Amino acid sequence: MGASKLDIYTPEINDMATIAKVFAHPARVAILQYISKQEGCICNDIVDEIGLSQPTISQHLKVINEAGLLKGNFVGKSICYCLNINRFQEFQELFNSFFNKTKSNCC
Amino acid sequence: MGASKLDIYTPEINDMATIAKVFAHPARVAILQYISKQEGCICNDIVDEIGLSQPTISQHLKVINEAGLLKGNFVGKSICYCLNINRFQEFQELFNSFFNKTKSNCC
DNA sequence: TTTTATCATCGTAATATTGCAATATTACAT
DNA sequence: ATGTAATATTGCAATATTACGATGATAAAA
Repeated sequence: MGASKLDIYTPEINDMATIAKVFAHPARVAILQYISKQEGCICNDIVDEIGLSQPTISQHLKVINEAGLLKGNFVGKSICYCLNINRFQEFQELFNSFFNKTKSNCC
Repeated sequence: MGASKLDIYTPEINDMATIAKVFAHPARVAILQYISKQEGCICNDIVDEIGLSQPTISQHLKVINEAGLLKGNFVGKSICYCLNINRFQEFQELFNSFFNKTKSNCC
């Protein structure tokens, strides 16, 4: 096949995988890191910074946005992309919860 | 294309993405969770538990193993797969470091 | 109004991932 | 040695992802 069998897992497991996917591409990690460094941010800045084409960056931003990690303020013709800190924090807590639950004594 | 341009990112960013990829598939999340629940664990148990074929599970285990997250003790003809807690802890710390660095004031 | 700048979407090619059947390998028991 | 159980590898089909050029949409500027 090629498609993941999502229906055989618990929602928690699927959520974890979905969240991890956001960070599973270096461009998205780089974008998140870059946005966080700026006061505000414009998509074209990201294009210059990362070195991928504008459509590709836009596509990655869409993935990040669909995960709820962005807040976009429209400023004229540009868009000021910002990190949604609350959601980001939520992700961190989910990760830590998973890590802490999974760590256990074994062998 | 279809291939990620790995050479344009810092090693830290690529590492982060590589680690996240391990958790970016629900089967692997489920496998990790299951292994951590057992005292030890045998591949065939995982096959029964998760509901994917033996080759598919074996393939996912390989990905997890290549990330350094497994310790395998051969027990007779079976393999006792165990979580490499140290490495797992290391992953957690890397994630937290990334999250903490990225959280910043914006907009 | 026309131009220009910025960002999104569409279409498409290249590559990666997922999943399984078939087969190979490994280790033990007989 | 032979058989058997457990796991790994291979090969392949289906699907997903990545990347970019071309094209749209929108809003400020000229």
